[in-house]
Amino acid sequence: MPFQFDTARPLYIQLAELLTRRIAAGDWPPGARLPSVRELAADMGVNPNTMQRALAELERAGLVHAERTAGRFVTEDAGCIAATRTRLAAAHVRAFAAEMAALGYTRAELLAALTELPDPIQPEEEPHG
Amino acid sequence: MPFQFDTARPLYIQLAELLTRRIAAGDWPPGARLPSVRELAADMGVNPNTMQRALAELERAGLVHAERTAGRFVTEDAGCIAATRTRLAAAHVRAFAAEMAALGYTRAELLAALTELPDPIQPEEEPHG
Amino acid sequence: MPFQFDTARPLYIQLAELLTRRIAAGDWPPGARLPSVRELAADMGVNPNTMQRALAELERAGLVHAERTAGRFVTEDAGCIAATRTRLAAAHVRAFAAEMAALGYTRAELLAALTELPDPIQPEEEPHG
Amino acid sequence: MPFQFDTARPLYIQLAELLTRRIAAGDWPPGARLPSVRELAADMGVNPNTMQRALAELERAGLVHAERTAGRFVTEDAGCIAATRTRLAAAHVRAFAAEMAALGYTRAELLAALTELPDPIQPEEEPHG
DNA sequence: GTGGTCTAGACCACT
DNA sequence: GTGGTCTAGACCACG
Repeated sequence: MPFQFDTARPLYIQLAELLTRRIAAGDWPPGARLPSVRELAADMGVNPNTMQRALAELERAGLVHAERTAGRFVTEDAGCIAATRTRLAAAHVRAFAAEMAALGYTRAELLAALTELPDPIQPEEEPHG
Repeated sequence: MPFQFDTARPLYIQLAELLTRRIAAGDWPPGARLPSVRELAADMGVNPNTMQRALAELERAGLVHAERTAGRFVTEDAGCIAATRTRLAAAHVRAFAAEMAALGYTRAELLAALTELPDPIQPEEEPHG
Repeated sequence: MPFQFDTARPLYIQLAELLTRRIAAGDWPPGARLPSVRELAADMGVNPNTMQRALAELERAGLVHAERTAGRFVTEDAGCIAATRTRLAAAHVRAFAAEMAALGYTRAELLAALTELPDPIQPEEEPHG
Repeated sequence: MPFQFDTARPLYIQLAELLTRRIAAGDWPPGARLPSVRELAADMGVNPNTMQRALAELERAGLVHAERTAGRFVTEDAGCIAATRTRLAAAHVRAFAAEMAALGYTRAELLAALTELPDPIQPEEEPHG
């Protein structure tokens, strides 16, 4: 197949990714209690079941663990979190480098562009054409 | 809304983006004749109507123009192509910088990671998160 | 119904089974005085009423008898205890044989597996499936 | 805690175990197509979603794989199936040996009891007292 | 209140 | 028709 379509990924996967990113970023430090399933679901405007499924993914990955009645907690294993952060960063780096290379940018230009960047960064929607 | 879901974008938009990227990358140089709609559609495994719509987007953006019977041609305006390339690159740079900043990477670490990267880049499956 | 779910059985039944097993195993020899209902209930972390009901089951089965003020005693009828032990063992044997047969094990393989087993047996978490 | 209650395990786990057992037993040979989710769900009298979840467990274990529109298939990896069968059998053997040891049976008696067993085995409900 | 399970019913993409 | 996802709403055990 010469071209792969962007099919929308499952919502629970996107939620799992978002939560993973936030834990990797330190939004919730190791050992911290996460908001309840219902709370997170309400915050994101999704069904609690969907959020539960997303959190089950994090649990499978060892990033969080559930205490029956007390809630869910970020793992105390800082190494696991650090590894996740590194993994995510590496993926971004590779993807970015690949995209820029496809546009014919050399590594030097790429570094220059990043150096010129203002430090407080706000997102911009991706133009398509 | 505190979180925006990835919704699958229309196919013709995805195709337009792909073609734009290829023109910006120089796959088809300024003034070059593009393959026919049918040919492109067949290559991508897509309905010719969809490909037609994608190409209409490129025309709207001024990147290609149709000559009645001779086919479609990439614009001769190298500045327009260069601007497109710069615009795409800038968007990638900003997005990348924002993602890395969210993970707590400083600009220095970011530059270091890119410097360490091997030059021929091969894709890697996106890890979860 | 082609498949019967494991439904959690009443607690007093589970306790009765446990006590029966212990008497059959000789933990309390024939004629021995059982700990008081309160004591047993405390040991198992169970409401004394529930334990009372469990013991009533043992009385019904003739394995223990209550002496008005002196407490409950294991039956002196060694034959009854032996029969219980035999009955439990037979049930285990049949169930085990059936499970192994369902997995396609011949009696010879089954005997081989048991022969290879180390004699002091420590429990192992039940693997999935 | 000196005594662990039988809490009914989740239905989807029980279903996963049953299906695993059937695959290990060769009811569905390697590469065979499983009945559809809806069919299996109807057969067992459960909700299709519950059955789906059970099958997802088998998928995680590598015992089956889903072909988008064609159905689910047992893995072709006979080694994986054999390993599962061995694992299940070992668990049964250990549990059986432990139960019999608790009743004071020696290995010799245990082997004798199994040797005496009739070959076509039908199950018998476990008596409790 | 917490996490967890189950059901019912809908919708989607793919062939 | 297939697998897969999502929602809505219920129920449970545990404190």
